[in-house]
Amino acid sequence: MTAASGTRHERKERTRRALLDAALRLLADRGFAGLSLREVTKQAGVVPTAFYRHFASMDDLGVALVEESMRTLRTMIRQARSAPDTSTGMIRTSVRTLVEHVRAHEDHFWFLVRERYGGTGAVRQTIGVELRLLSSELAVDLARFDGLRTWTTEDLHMMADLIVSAMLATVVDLLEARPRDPDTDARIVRTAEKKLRLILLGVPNWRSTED
Amino acid sequence: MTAASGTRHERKERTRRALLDAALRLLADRGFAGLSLREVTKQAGVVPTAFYRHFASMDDLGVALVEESMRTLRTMIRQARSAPDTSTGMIRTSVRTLVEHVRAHEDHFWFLVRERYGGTGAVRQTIGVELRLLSSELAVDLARFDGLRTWTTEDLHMMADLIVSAMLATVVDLLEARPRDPDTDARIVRTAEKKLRLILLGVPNWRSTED
DNA sequence: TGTACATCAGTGAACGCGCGTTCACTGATGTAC
DNA sequence: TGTACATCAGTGAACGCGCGTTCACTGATGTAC
Repeated sequence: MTAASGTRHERKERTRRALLDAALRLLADRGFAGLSLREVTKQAGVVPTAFYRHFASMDDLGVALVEESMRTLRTMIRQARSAPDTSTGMIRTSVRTLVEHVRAHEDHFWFLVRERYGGTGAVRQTIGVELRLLSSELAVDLARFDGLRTWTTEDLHMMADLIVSAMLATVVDLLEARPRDPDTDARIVRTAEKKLRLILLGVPNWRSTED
Repeated sequence: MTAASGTRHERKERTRRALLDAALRLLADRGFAGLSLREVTKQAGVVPTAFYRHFASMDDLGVALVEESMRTLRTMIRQARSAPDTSTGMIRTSVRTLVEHVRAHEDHFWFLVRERYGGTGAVRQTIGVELRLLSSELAVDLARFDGLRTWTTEDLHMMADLIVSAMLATVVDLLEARPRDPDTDARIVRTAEKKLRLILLGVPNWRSTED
């Protein structure tokens, strides 16, 4: 180890961070399953065996990445929830918040999108649970809106799921956007807003069990 | 090779099939990236080197699986397109067709869902292109409906995307359904129908550029 | 403040293992006469 | 129909490689006195 500043504890933390960042960098073109411990340590600039000072296994590192990415996601949600109460205002600021956060943490969102279905074991399961939680919270939020106060919880959950699906598709659009320029982003934003608007426009005409 | 019936050509075809089926079986609990050539041949009951008589590489087998799964998907779409013209009738038969096909080919749908984002290279790209094509076809279909005849192509594409997202979420619900019983399926069907209904209910209130 | 000892993050050699791929082969099936 | 030769799907040994994990180690940092 060459000269480096800080206490032993601080240095250890910095290596841990380097391992997580190395993994995220490598995850840009691979799924988590395609990552090897040796590759991650090489990218982080430490010897393979040093890995075990920080994580018990690659799965353990995977869980740490899920938690970190989820923190990013939750920060975004919290900010989006403090949006204005009018439906157009809510749509605008929510979508804007989404784009902002995705662009600021593309690595985290790539990881979540990839491992939501592609992953195996603890990683995939944790993401699934967290997304369902997110959808439930959204359902509670929706219940406060005019025209939705009388809806059944089942219907509110259905609508929340639909919104989450649409926003997830928007996240993917943002991550896959080519070319990377403001025009492309603007087009994606406009489409995302339209999707939300179309969903909300259905609300006044809704009857729970017409068949 | 033990005794087996058929011409040399037929036997070769049967081994090829065995390799594809072996891969699909193994893909039930792993992503395609987690599959090894040796595992697939072992599962198929042939020696590793025999693989090369059928595929140039694992990627080549992956492309074959995409094509096969896409054939299943397209068969489903074609059947769903021949649905009645009333919106409730269309919703009912489309969702029913979806459930039927997903249940009949869970392996194909798992593969598509997993590799859509989780995959790398040719496999992921092919699926992306095909899904975009599917969405475009749906947009053309939508243009024939009352109340959508006057919509811009951009808006029709937006709506088609929204519907595809919602149906993809339904596919995932079906694949992850626990417990596996008719009640669970019925609940998923009901939710899927409601999502489509909510989207369609927004149509009469739609204005392309209100802001 | 100075010294003696404990801690522990990171090192480097070594291991056994499953991997993809090569190669020369075998023997049943197909084809030409 | 019978024979002689060609084809080729599947075999089995062998290779070099990157993998995860073990172990004894080093030497800077931390702690007790």
